[in-house]
Amino acid sequence: MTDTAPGTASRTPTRRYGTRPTMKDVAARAGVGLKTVSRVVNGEPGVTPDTERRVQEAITALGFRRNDSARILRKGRTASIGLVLEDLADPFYGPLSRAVEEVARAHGALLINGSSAEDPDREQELVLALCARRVDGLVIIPAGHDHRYLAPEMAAGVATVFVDRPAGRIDADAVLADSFGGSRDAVAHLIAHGHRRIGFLGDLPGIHTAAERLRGYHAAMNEAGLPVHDAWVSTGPTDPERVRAAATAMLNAAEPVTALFAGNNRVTVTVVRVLAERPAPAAPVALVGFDDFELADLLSPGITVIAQDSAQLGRTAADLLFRRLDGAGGDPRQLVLPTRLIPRGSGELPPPATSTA
Amino acid sequence: MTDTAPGTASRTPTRRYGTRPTMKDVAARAGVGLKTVSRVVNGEPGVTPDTERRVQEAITALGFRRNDSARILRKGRTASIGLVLEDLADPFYGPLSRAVEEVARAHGALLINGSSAEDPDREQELVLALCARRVDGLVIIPAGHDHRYLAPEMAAGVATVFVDRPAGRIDADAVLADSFGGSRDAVAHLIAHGHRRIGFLGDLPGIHTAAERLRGYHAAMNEAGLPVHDAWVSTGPTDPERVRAAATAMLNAAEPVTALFAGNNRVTVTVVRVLAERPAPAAPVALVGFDDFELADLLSPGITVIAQDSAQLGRTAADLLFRRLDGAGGDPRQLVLPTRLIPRGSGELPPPATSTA
DNA sequence: CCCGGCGCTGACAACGTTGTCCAGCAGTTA
DNA sequence: TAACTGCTGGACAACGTTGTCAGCGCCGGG
Repeated sequence: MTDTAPGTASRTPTRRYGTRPTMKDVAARAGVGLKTVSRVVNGEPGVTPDTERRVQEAITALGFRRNDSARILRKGRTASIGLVLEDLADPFYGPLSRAVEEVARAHGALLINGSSAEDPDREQELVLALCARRVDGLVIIPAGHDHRYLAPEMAAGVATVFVDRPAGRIDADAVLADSFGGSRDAVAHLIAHGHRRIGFLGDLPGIHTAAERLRGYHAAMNEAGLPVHDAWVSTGPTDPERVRAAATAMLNAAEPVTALFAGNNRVTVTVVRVLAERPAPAAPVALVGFDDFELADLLSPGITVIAQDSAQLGRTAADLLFRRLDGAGGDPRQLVLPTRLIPRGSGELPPPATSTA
Repeated sequence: MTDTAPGTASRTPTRRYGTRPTMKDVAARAGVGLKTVSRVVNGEPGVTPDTERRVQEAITALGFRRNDSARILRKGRTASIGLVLEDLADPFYGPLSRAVEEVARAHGALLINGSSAEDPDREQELVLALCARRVDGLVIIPAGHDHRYLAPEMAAGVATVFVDRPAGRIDADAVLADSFGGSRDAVAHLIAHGHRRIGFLGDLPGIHTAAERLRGYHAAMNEAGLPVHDAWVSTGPTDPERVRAAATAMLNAAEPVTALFAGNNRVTVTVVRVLAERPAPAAPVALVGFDDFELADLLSPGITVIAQDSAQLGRTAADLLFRRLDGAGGDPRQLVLPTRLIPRGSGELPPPATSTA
C-alpha cells in the first residue's frame, strides 16, 4: 500500500487508548483539506455552504472536539484565569469565587481555582502551576507576604490582581475592603453604647486584614481616650478551640470585658456559641463581628456586623483584571471598598449597670 | 552574524509582548542541548551535576517556566479535572468543591470549575469547554436530564462521575445522598410528634433530588395512613419570594398545616424567616429541613435537619473518579450515602392542642 | 478570446515540549 | 592497541492546531 495521501494518519499503527479524532481525521472523512476544517470549526468565512455541511457531518460522525491544548499552544492565549484563595469552603469566598467566575464567563474565559489553606508555600506552588498552564491572569488572595516570585510572570504579561490583602514586596493591583475603618466604626459603636472594656478576638496577626482590624480597634479606643489591657486582645488561628478559650478568659477575668469585637466571620460564629452557652444569670455581653453572615439577623439578639460585600470584592478585582488584559496601562492601583455597619441588637446591648461608671 | 546555530529563534525578529523564554533559550544560554534542559526540568536521570547546575542557573536567570500547554499536547494527559456544579456561592457546594480539590491535589491535578446556574444549556456548554481543554476527568452535578452529549467524550476516555443527581439517559458513575430515605425519616419524625397536616416545600420538581424528597414525603404520609392535600405540597424555584408566598398560604389556610418539611437549605432558611415574622400569639409550627446549615443549632428553637455531608459527597466522587483514571474498570456504579436526622427542637414541637385529634 | 480578479481551498511551517535514537567519550579488558 | 561497555548529551520527529501564502477555477469585461 503506497502512502499516497500524506495526510492520513498511517504513521502510528496502534492508536493508544483515549485517542481522539483530530482535524486531520475530519478532513480525510469529509474529503477536504485540514485548513478548511479549521475554518469551519472556528466559524471563519470563506467556506461554501456545501463544503461546510460535509465537514459538519464528519465532525458529528466522528465525535470530533477541538483540542484546546494545541490551540492554546499555537495562539498563546489560554482564555482562562486562575483564582487562588484561602479556602473555598469558607462562606466568605464562595460568593467571591462565583463573582470572579461570572466576570470571566462574560469574557469567554474559564476559571481555575485552588485553595492555599493560608500556607504561603502552597500559595506559591499553586500560583506557579497556574502560570505554567499559562493562565492569562491571576486573582490572588495572598497567604504569604513575599510575592517577588511573581516578578518574572508579571513581566511576561500575566495580569495579576490581589484581593482582600495587598501584595507583599512587589507592586501590583489590589482590591481591598476597608478593614481599618470598619473596625474603628465597630468599636466606636460599642463605645457609643457605653462600653469601656472591649475585647478584640482576631485572626493571625500576620494576616494583613487581621492587623488592620486590630489597628482599627486600637484607633477607636485611643480616640475615646480608653486604655487597652493586654488581656483584652487575643490574636491567633481561628479554630473554635482557641477562640473559645480566649473568649472565655476575657469573660471570666477579674475585670471582665463587657463587649467583644470579633475579627472575622469564623470568630464571630464561635463567639456566638460561647455566649449562648453561658449560664443564664450572666449579664449579656455586647458583640460586633466583622463580616456579615447568613442568619445573623435571626439569632436573638441579632448580631451586629461590619458587612463587606465579598461578591463585590471579587467582581471589582475581576473587572480590573480584564481591563488590564484588554490593554489598560498605568501604575498599579489599590482600590478600597467601603464597609457598612449593620446594627441588629447584639452591638447595642448596654454594659451591665455596675460597670457603666 | 551568520545563523550558524539553527536552534536560535532568529526567524521571528520581533518577539510579541508576553513572549517567554523557552527551553531552547535556556539550552542556548547554558550551552547544552534542548533535551538536556528537558531532563533537568523533569528531574530525569542522566545529567552530570555540573551540567545540571549550569542549566538551573540559566533557568533562574531567564525566569523560565515550562509551558504546560505544550507538555499537555505532547503527553496527552492534562493533570486537571473539571467540576461543574450549580452555584459555587451556595454553602452546600463550597465544602463539596473543596473536598474535590483536595483529592485532586493529592493526585497532582488542578481543578477547573464552573457554575451551571441550574441551566442545562450552560451545563453542556461548560462541560464541552472542559472536554475541549482535555481535562482527564469530570465531576458533574447535573442540571439537565440528558447527558447523551457526553457519550463521545466518555468513549474517548474522559472519566466522569455524577454527584448529587444521577446522569440522564446515559450510563455513568454517580454518588448520591439518600434523598428519599432522608425525607421519609424527616416526615415520619414529624408524624411521630403528633402532626397530621404536614406541608412540603420543595425545589423544582424536575430536579432529581427534589423529586426524591417529595417521594419520601408521600411515602411517610402513606405509611402513616395520612392523606395529602394538594394545598400542602408546593414545588418550584427556591427564591425567597416564592417560598415565602407558598409557606404563608399553607399556614393561613382554613385548615393550616401544623408542620413543614423544607426540601433544601435555601428553602429552610426562608421558612425560618417566615416563621420568625409571624405575630406572637400564633401557635408554633414544627419544621424539619433537608440539609444542615451553620448556626441551625443556635436559633430558637434549634432547627431539626436531615444532614448530608456535602464534603463527603465530593470526596467520594473524586476518589471514584481517580480510581477510574487509574484504570479501575467495571460497570458504572451508583453509590448512595446515608443521611442523618439531627433533632434540635424545631422538629419536636407538638401540634397545637386543638388539631391533635 | 484572453486576462485580471475574486472566492474558495489546501500545503506547509510553527507553537514548545517530550520520546526515540544515535553519537561521542572515558574507562576497562584482552 | 583495539574492541567493548556504560553513560552523557544532542538531533529530530511528533503532538494538533492556526496563520501565511499560493493555486485553482470561474466570471465578467475588454
